[in-house]
Amino acid sequence: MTEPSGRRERKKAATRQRIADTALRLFLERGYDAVGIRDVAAASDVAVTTVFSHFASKEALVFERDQDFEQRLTRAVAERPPHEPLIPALHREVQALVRHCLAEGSAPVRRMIEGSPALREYEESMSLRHAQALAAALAADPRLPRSVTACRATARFTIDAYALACQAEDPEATVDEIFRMITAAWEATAP
Amino acid sequence: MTEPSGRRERKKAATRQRIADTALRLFLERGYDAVGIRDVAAASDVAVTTVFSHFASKEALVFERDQDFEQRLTRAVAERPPHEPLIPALHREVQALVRHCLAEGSAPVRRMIEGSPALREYEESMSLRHAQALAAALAADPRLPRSVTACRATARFTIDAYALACQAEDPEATVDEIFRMITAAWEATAP
DNA sequence: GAACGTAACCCTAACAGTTAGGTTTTCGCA
DNA sequence: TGCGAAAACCTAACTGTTAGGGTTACGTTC
Repeated sequence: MTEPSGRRERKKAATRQRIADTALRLFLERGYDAVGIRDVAAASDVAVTTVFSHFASKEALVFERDQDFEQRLTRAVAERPPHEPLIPALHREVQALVRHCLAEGSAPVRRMIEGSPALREYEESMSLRHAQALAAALAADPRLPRSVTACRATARFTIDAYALACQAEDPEATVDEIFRMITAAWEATAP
Repeated sequence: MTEPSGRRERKKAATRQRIADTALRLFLERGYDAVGIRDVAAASDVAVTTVFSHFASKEALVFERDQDFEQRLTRAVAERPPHEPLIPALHREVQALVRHCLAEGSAPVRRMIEGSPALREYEESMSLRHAQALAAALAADPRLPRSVTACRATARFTIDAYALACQAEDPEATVDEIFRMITAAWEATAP
C-alpha cells in the first residue's frame, strides 16, 4: 500500500495526453462536429470507454487545461503580497490570462470554440465554476472584510471581464475598462 | 396570402402548451433525468419529432417562458420614462423578475433545476443570450453615451445580479446590494 | 364548394454521446 | 511467482436528436 512508483501514473498520463492531442488535431483538421468520439478513440488507439474514463465529455477534450485557469485566479488572490490590494492583483492576472488565451497558435482553437454552440455552452458553464471558486477564495481571505454577496458579485464580474475581453477587438483595453468599473463597484462595498 | 384565420395557430399553440405542461408534470413527478423525450411525447400524445418541432431541446421544455425574461429586461431599458436614469429602471425590473422567479409554486421547479447539471448549464447559456440582448438594448439607447464595452459589462453584471439573487438566502437584499455595486461601476464609465 | 398548396403532424430508422456490465491486461509489491 | 488493484477493453445498450418521407387538416382561391 505504498505510493505507486511511477510507471503506472506516467502511462496513464501519457494515454490521457495522447487522447487529448489526437482529439484536438482531428477537431482542427476536420471540424469539431465532423469528428466523433469513436473517431477520436480509434485514432488514439484506445477504446471509447477509455476516452470517457479520462474525460467527462466530448467538450472536455477541448478544455483539457482549464484547471490551470481556476488555480491561477485563486492563487492570484490568496498568494498576493501581504499588503497588495485585491483588485490590482486580479486585474494583473486577468490581463495575463487574456494574453495567454489570445497568444500565438491559440487562434484556430478559439475559432473552433466560437463556431460550436456546444463548446460555447460548455465554456460558459466552466465560467460558472470558476466564478464560484474565485468567490470562495475571496470569502476566505481575512484581509477582505466583505459580505458573501460582494465576494460572489466581484468574482462574477471578474470572470465577465475575462470573457468579454477574449471576444473584444482590443482585449487589453477592454480588460482595463471593465476593471475601472470593478474597482468602483468593489469600493462601493467597503464596510 | 392574408393572415391565417386562427384555428391553425390556436391548435399549434395548444399542442405546444400541452407538451410543455405534460413535460413539466412528468419531470416533477418522476425527476428530470428519469423522464425521456419518448415518455413526454407518449404522454402528450404526439410524435417525438413533434416535440422537437416545438422545442429545440429537452431542457427547453423546462424554460418554456424565457422569451418573456429577455423582453422584460430590454423593455425596461427602452421604454422607461424619458428622464429616468438607467440603473434604477434596471434595478426595479430585476427585483420584479427575482420575485417572480421565487413566487409561490416555483420552488419545486427551482429545486429541479438546481438538481440537474444539464438544466443549470442550459440556464447559464440562456443568461449569456439575455446579456447580449440587454447589451444591445443599452448600446441602442441614445440617452446613454457609453462605450460598447461599458454596455456589455453592465449587461452582464445585471444578469449576474439576477442569477445570484435567485440562489441567495435573502434575494431582495442581494439585488439591492449588487445594484449598489453596479451603480458605482456605471458611474465610473461616465464620459 | 372543390381543388390546391402548405403547415403541422406522424412514423421509422438512424446517428452520436454516454454508460453499464463484465472481462482481460498491466503494474506494483510481496 | 502469485496476488490485488488500477487501467484498459469489448459489447451492448440507452437517450437526445435529426433525416427522410409520408399523411392530415387547414386556409385560400377559383
